[in-house]
This record gives sequence, C-alpha cells and structure tokens, in this order.
Amino acid sequence: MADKNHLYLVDGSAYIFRAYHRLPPLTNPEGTPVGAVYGYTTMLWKLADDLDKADGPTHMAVVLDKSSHSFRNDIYSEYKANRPDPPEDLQPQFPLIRDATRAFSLPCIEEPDVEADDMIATYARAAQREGWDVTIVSSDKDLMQLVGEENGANGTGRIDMLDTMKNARIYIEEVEEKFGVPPEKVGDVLALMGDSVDNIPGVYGVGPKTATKLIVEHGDLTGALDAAEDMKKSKLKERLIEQRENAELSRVLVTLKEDCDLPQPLSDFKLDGVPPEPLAEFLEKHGFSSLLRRLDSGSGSPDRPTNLNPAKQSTKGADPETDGNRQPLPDWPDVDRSAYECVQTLDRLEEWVTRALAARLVAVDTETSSLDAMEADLVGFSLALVANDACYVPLGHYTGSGGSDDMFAERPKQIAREAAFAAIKPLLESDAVIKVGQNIKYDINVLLRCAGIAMAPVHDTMIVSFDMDAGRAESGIGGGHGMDELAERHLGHTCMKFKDVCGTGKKAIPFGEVPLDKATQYAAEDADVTWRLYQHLYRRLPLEGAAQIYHTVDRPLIPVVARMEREGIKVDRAALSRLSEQFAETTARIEKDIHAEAGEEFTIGSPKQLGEVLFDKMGYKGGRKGKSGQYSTDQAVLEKLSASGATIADKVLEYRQLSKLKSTYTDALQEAINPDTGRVHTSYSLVGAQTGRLSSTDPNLQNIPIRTEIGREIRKAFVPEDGNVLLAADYSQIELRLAAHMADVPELKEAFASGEDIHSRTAKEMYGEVDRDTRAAAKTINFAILYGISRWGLAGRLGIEPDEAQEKIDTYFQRFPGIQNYIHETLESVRAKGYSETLFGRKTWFPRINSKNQQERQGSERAAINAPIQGTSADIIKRAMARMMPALADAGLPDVRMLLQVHDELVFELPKGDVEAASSVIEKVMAEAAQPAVTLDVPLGVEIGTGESWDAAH
DNA sequence: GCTTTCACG
DNA sequence: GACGTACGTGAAAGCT
Repeated sequence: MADKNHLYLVDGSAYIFRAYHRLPPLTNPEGTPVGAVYGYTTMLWKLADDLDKADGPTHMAVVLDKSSHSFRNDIYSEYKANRPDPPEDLQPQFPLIRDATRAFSLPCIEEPDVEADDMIATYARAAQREGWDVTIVSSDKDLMQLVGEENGANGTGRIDMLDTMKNARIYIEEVEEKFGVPPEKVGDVLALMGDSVDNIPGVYGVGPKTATKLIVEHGDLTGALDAAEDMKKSKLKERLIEQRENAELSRVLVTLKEDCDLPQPLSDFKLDGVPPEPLAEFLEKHGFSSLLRRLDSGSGSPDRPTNLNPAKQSTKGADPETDGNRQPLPDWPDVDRSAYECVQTLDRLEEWVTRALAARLVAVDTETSSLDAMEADLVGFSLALVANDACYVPLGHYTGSGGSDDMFAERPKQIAREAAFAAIKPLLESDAVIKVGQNIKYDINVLLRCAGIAMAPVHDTMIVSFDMDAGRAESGIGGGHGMDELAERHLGHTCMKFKDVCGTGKKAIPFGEVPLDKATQYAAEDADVTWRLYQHLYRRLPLEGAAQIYHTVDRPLIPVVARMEREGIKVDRAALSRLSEQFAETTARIEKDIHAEAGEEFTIGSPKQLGEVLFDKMGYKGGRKGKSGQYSTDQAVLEKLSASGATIADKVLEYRQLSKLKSTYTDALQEAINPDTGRVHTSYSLVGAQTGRLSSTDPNLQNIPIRTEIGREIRKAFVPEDGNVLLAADYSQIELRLAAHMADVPELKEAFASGEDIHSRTAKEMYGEVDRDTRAAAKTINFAILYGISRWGLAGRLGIEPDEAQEKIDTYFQRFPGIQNYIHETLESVRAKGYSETLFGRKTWFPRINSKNQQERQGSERAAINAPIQGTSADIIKRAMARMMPALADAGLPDVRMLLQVHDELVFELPKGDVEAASSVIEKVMAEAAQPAVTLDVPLGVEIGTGESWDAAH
C-alpha cells in the first residue's frame, strides 16, 4: 500500500443545523427551502475535491441521525426532551441531505437507537485500530473526546476533526485550548458542565471554567466528586455532593458508544474513482446552477482529481482523428481472454456477486437469442469488475441443432436459471451498485422480461460516448458509438467479432450453441471492454463539458425509453390486412395500365428501368443525374412530367405510393406484432441522430403516414385496448419558437406570445398582406431558414428563379435581422470551436465545417445552423419524457402509459376516465420542460387530442 | 453493400 | 466546367 488510508466521517445531521442558521434562506424552483442543503452540497464538494491532496480522504462516509430516539432515552427519559422541533423550513431539507449524499455516491450511515455521534465514534475507532488516519467533519464538542493518536494493529492511527464552516482543523492542541484538558478528559468536563440543549443535567452551577478547573486539579470526574468531601464549605461543595448522581449519569450520557454494530465494513467507504450518482441531475433539480456550471467547466468534481488538465479545446476546425478522442490510455493490462472465468456453480456466482457488491460498480452484458429485446431469450450474462477480472455465466447453452427446447439436446454444466437469477437480483437491483453497459437499455429489457430483474441504477458507455463525441466519428453501426469501434478508438483493442463466434449468413448458429470456452471469451470480453470504456469515457465527460446533458437529459431517459419499448402499441391486424389486399389489387391494375402505356412489361420499381422507359423509349425530357449516369425518376421529376401531360407519370406516382405503403407499412406492421404481447414494440436509439433526436427502428414508428388521406388509413390501425383511448400531445411549432428565442426575433416572439399564426405573421412582414399564397410561401421560407437556406433550394421550392429567391432571403433578413445574426454567430462559433451547442449544452461536432471541399463545407454549414434548434427541441421533449411518469403517478394516474415519441409528439394510452386529469398533467409537463435550466422568451404550445385511433387523436 | 426513393418531424 | 443545392432520420427494393 503506497499511501496511508484516511477516512473522513461527515457528521451530516450536525452540519445541516449550523448551515441552516448561517446561510440565506434559498429555495429551489419547486419552492422547497434548500439553503442548508446547498451549504451541505458545497461542503461535500470541497471535501471530495481534496481527494488527491496529501491529507485528503481515501475513504469517506456520511453519518446521519436515524431517529430522535436513542439508547440514551432509555437511560434517562429527559434526554434531549426539551429540544424544540427543528424550524419548519428546515424540516423538508433533511431528506434532501440523503439525496445529496446519494448524488455524490457516498455511503450514508443511519442506524436506529444510536446517535450519529456513536456511529462516528465506532467507525473512527475501528479505522484507528487498523492504523488509518481519521478526520471527523464536525465541530460538535462531544466528538472532541475522540481526537488523538493511538497505536493500532498496522501502525498509528490519528483522529482529528475538521470544522468546515470555520475551515479549521481541530487536534489535541485545539481541544486543550477549548476545554483546558486533553481529549480523553473532555467527557469528564462535559459531565460536570452539563448541556442545557441536550438536557444533560451536569452539576448545577458548574460551568466550563469550574468544570475544567476541577478536572485539572483532581484528575477525572470520580476524583473531583470524591474530593468534594474534603473541600472547604461552599456552594460548590454542597452541589458536588448533592448532585453526584446527576454527574455520574451525565458521564454516561456524554460517553460515546464506540462498539456499535457496523452496518458496512470500512472497505465500503473507499473513494476509488467511483463516479457520482447523477450529481448534475440533483444540482439542476434544486437550482444550484453555479455548481452545475462548475461541474461542466471541469473545475472540480467529486470523482475526478483536480490535478487533471482541463479539456483541451481545439481553436481551429475539429479533426476527428486528433481532437479529444485521443487520450493517453490508462495503465491497464492488455485484454487477456484466458483470464476470464466461466461460472458454472452457484458458489462461484455468489462469490462474484459479493465482490461486485463491494466494488459498487459492475459492467454487465447479456447474451441472447435475438437482437430484439422483446423476443430474445436469455442465454447467459457476463460481469466485469476490473480489467481482465470478468466472467461469463452460461444459462441456456446446449449442443446439437435441435434448438434450445430439444429434450434430447445435451447441456453443459450450468447453474439453474432461477437460482442464478435469485443470486444476481440483489446485485443488479441494488441502489448502491452502478451497473454499466453498452446500450444497456437492451439488457434492462431482456433482464426484466426473462428474469424479472429490474436493473438500476445504470450507466451506458454508448450514450456517454455520444454525448461527448456526436458527429466526431465517422458514423458506422451505432453511429460511431458501437462497442467495437469505441474499443478500437479509445483502447486500441480489437474485439472478438460476433460472427467469429456464431458464424454468418445461413451457417450462423444461435449463441446458445456456442461451446462454453468460446462463449466465455466472447461474452466476458464484452463486459471487460465495457468496464474499460466506462473508466476511460466517464472521466472525460466533465472535461468535455458533456456531464450536464448526460446526467440531466440522456441518462435519466434510459429507463423511460426502455419502458416505452416494453409497452408497445396495439395495431389492428385485420385492418392492415384489408389495406394490404386493397393496395395489392390497385397496384396490379395500375401496373397493367403502365405497361400498356409504355408498350412493354418492365419492373416499375426499378428506377433504372423506369428511367430508360420514360426518357429513352418514350422520349420525355428530363436530364441525367448523378455519378451513376442514371435518370432521376423521383417525385419532383415525375410531377413535372405529369404537368407536361405525361399521364404515365401520374400512374407511376400512384403505383409508387401504394407499393410503398404496402411493403413498408401494411405488410411490415403485421409482421411486427409480437406474438406474446399482441402489440408492436419499436426500438428507440438514443444515439441515432447527431442532433440528439431519438430514432426508431424495427419497425420505425416515427414515420407512419399522415400527410395523405390514403396514408392516414394506416394510422387508423393504431388503436387502444378496449376501454382505453389514445392521446397524442404535440408541441406546436416548437422549432420556430426556439428559433425566435435563440435568434431573438421580437416580431416572432410577439406573435407566439399572442397566439398569432406564425406563418401569417411572416407573410405580413414579408409581403405586407396575408392570403393563402403569401402564407404558404412564408411557411416555406420559415422552414428554409431553420434548415440553412440557399437561393437555389428556395427557388426550387417556391417555383421561382434563384435571383428572386435571393430577394426573398434578403427581405427576410432585413425584416428579422436577429435571424441573420444568429446564423452568422452560430457559424463563426462552430468554425472556431468545431461544435454547435443547444440551449441545454448538447454538443454536435462538425469536423468538415472548414473543409476545402465546398460541397462538404456548405453541407456542414447548413447542418450546423439547424443542429442547435433541432437539438434543443430534442432536449426539451426528452426532459418532458423523463418527468412524465413521475408526474402522472404523483397526480394519481398510474394507469396512463406513455407509448411513442415522434420528435415533437408523445402518444399515450389511458383509461377513458383518466383523459381529463391526464391531459392537464401532460400539457403542464411538456410546456414546462425547459425549466428550470432554461427560461424561454416564448411559451411552448402543446396541442392535445384523444380518440379511438392514432389518427383520431390528431 | 450501395443507390434510389419516399415515409415522417 | 461540372456539380448540386434544406435539416434530421429508416425501410424497402433493385442492382452490383
């Protein structure tokens, strides 16, 4: 052991009383008083920041009073009996002390029937016996009895105290100065003095001066009391004799109980770089914005030594190869797959669980039979505690190709599923142990479905990576945040590939058929690598200014989205089937017509063949396009042809629409119905879109048709269960509202404040008059602005010449100079820093913003103009989602289920009777979602509808 | 595995 | 001199 252990014991209960009286009466955004909590939080922060200092803590715990009753009341019923109740605005702060402690990931000791002082004494002595140093963070005079040195088993242990309010260390000298006696005699002095606050009687008329004098003269309390007989006659002599029993009782009351049972071993208190629980979330909740800023500026956080260099920010364009992603690799041994254990007995598993509980952080990975978390069977799981300290626990492996249910299949030795689940459940559900995973939402859902385990709390390396590096990496599978890529990029390690283990294509085998040795190497490596990535990435989070967005927005969303995926939504299979049939008939008819008109049979679905038929054979005009030299036949081209009288173009358009609806929706959605639940369960990606939006796959439920009449037929097939309704809540014009706020456009802000139609207002400003045409044009221009405009693009949309479009753009900028400034400033900032930022601090990187390739550069510029707006909107609805279920529960609406998110819309299913109450809760949560972190200059409008289908709810 | 098209916000 | 022109997505189909 290089350094001496140093335990800090924080006397939380005493601190809050002092902080309450010394700090101004702050309240948090909800109106709860939090002044004392604020003081407490800053104190913990300061302590944790000393982590790497010479005299700083290696171990820390907070000790709180559990109840007002203790064994002292049994000895003396009057003990603390005249203590008044704490002030009214202090009472609600007690539970918050516990939350604050948890936010710092510190152990919190609260035992019944003893006082905090007794637990502090017990732990201090226990540590001292081990030869540790101990600092008691308190200024309670009773605790001064403990100060001093003692020889323990492993060297000398020293106990001192720290008064954080006076920033003073208290050691033997200071105790002597206060009491005039050494620490071991303090109890005797206190016994004579008594204490009116605690109602300790002492000897009436004896105060600190006399008590000290008596103890100094006579050695200790007994000596002083015995000496009373020989004193010359005085009031003091009488009182000492008369009140001898009171003094002796007091001596017992002030003696600290140093042999309490230890609810947790000392080793649990280790500060081993274990990161804090959602500290940022806590800070934001209570409006501690100055601390939040400190967290993000990286100027000290509890899990991070302050001697790390602050984040190096590139001042020029960002290069994905050199910026940020390359950090010196921590000093871990290389991945050694032979070090992994295959756990095949319950004894061994229990050993792993015990060690994981002590480690307080464990990487977890599940192996299953399917990529779909709602259909997968659990085949095994792996755990990792430290680099190379990882195991795989097989549960459903077998040999032979008869499938996992084949009763003749041979099964290698494995722990019985239920026994294994019972063994890991306390670990995976423990509040005190953080579970880390790569895309852990998947594992949460698999474990809940297959094992009945509700895994929490969690961290996700994929999301940590995304929040720091969105846009930095070339997007591959997982948007550049897949585990294999992260391992290559950050650890220089090449993972075993799934296909090396299970094969690929037709020859692929389920994971359950993989032999245990190979399965162990693969599965345990995943957990090992996840653990290493976590250590690496999580440390960078505050340095990169991404801690706030991770802790307050994305991390809280993981269990929320996991639950939405499990809920799924009901679709009317018969209705979809009827539509499929109808589309099949119609497309067959149109196909014949098209072939007849073309004079040959060809594949209409092939753009290549279609282009040749239209432009070569039939001689319509319409240039080549693209490097492929192929004709373009997209909607715009076909509509032009149609306008010039080509009836075949109309038919192709209709054919295309119907075959799209059939293949992508009416057929595919029927396939997607889960046989167990009878509902459709999408999978949301939290790292799918560079701007911070969610994306939806398998199936994509964020692009269900709505814009056309026939498309809306599909929406009608999304239905509630009997007795329920669907409720859709939409943010109205949220991106334009945010643009008005962010670009500071008074005219637009006024329009939103007064509820005016925003496109009409734009038309009024641009054209001077409002009619159908000018409003439509204004709407196009409004959106064009959000997306980063070009004269050609706008010209194409408005059907005017580029010169004229440029005039419109100029007029717009003239009328709304804020918009032009916003675009200019955003681009300048992105060019300088390499990233854009949302109002909530989400960063998106644009490595090509300074590219010499014009096309690349301009593309990045348009995306960079849009990202802060689209991203802020995404942040807001995510915040609303994270708060939604607790808000509904608080309102007594536990049966309301949140099913879908479509960027600016949330879809719920609820009992008919709950509609009115739920609507007002949902509206409020969504409308107030930006607060308290951001106060917008515009209101957030929310439109709510309900009905017997998703279509009807709009 | 890439390209084209089109569904959504 | 040609390119390609609005931001963000995912799925299906055809083709290489």
